[in-house]
Amino acid sequence: MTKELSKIKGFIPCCYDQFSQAERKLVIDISKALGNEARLEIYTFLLNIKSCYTGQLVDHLPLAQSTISQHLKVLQEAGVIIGTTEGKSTHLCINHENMNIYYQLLGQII
Amino acid sequence: MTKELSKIKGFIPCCYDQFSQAERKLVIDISKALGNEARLEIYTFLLNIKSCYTGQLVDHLPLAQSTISQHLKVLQEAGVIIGTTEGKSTHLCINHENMNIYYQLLGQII
DNA sequence: TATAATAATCGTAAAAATACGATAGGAGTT
DNA sequence: AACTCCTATCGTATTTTTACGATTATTATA
Repeated sequence: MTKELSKIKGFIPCCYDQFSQAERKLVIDISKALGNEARLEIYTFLLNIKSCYTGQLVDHLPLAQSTISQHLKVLQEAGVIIGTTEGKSTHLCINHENMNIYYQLLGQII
Repeated sequence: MTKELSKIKGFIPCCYDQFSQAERKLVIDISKALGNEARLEIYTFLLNIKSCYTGQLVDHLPLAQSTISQHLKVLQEAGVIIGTTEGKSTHLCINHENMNIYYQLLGQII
């Protein structure tokens, strides 16, 4: 879809009943972020080892460093993970607060 | 990603610890299906009115009939909804059984 | 200061997703 | 049988996603 539905005249999404615009965006963004093999792998890897540096993911995954960096950006922008610069490396961990919100919102529509 | 990670030599996904191949596919497919504005809208619409026919969605959404049909196919193939042919129309409802499995699997990684 | 290490970003190619109109097919109706 | 209704599918254009190598930027080290 080129334009967002919400911007199309006359469109009144029924899920306004349940979600605010922001909540809906959160659900869509995080779902999209997790709906990819490499990113789900990054997520579960991170979950298992609690936290890590980008380099560890580059070692773990059969993907180029630039590709992994791109996936990390998607995960961060969706609010799935948090990246913190520590010296010359980046420390990564799961954004548990956001993931809990996501899970709670999803619970409303299951 | 062109090839699936699991098919790449030397790749050992850490989430094998938690999920079977099938479970992982379910999580990815349903996440991907819900990670789209139009499809989330279809899903929540369906949730609110319990069930409907395709035509109601075509009336509700500002998208072409063919586009909606395509989205419905994605939702069905992901196991999010169930479509049943009834005469000349298609009856749609949520695949609650699958969605519960999805939510339960997701709960393991939140 | 030069060098090495780490990760982000740029440019780009290829694949997948998304959208549409047109058409096809099957079920009901006249 | 001809026609209408409803939905799926086809063909295709456009956009987005995904992947890579090369480069850049920043920090740490020699």
